[in-house]
Amino acid sequence: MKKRDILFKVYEKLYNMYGPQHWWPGDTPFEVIVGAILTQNTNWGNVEKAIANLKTEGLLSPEGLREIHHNHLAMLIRPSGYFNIKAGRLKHFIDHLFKRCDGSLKKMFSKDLKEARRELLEVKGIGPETADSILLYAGQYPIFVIDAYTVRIFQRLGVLTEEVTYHEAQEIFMDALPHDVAMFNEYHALIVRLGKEFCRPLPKCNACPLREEFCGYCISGGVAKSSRSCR
DNA sequence: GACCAGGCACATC
DNA sequence: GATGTGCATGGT
Repeated sequence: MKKRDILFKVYEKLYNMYGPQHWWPGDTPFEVIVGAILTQNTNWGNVEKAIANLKTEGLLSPEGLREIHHNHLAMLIRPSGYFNIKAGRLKHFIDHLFKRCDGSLKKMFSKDLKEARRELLEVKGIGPETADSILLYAGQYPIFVIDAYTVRIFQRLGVLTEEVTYHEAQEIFMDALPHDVAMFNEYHALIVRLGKEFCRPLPKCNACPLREEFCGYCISGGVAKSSRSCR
């Protein structure tokens, strides 16, 4: 099966299995951005607690996070882990937002995709995945987010190599799929949904729903029913 | 107790 | 440039 066909078929199968995921889980673009930073290498449930703390204190806004002291911010986001690091990262983003866009997300997202992405990547603590999550889910730009699940699943399906870089993986998805915000939104969310359930870092064979159909590869990393071994 | 979670920056070789 | 390590909480 061609890689391009696999990418389409996986999407179709996941959508039929799980339906729309209604991502990103957040009420406003600003909340999406804060969530994107807080969820770095962190379980989403912990992020929700941190965001709830910010909401309770009425600080979930550019102005709120600009005024709050680093230590107070770190305390509030403590449940999301790496709280000192992430407090700094939120502060760096806020500094950038006020310096470059007058504190206005509208202004930030009125730039073209390349420019907005380049500027986000200049912010210390915002790497490619966080930048792309912000662009897609807060800014509604057509860009495909690559995360650990995406890499792991599609390596095990034989679509991505072991050594693939973020940019290369992104190119493969974006060359194959239509540049459609709604589809990119849904596809990434579905990948996370599938990954959480079936695709652990260490092989642990449970009956992953994509085996059989895709050359016998098994995203759980265990041995598929057909004789071909999993990656 | 081990493993894992929707990464990133930095030191070291 | 590639490889390793620190950052940290909370759920299973």
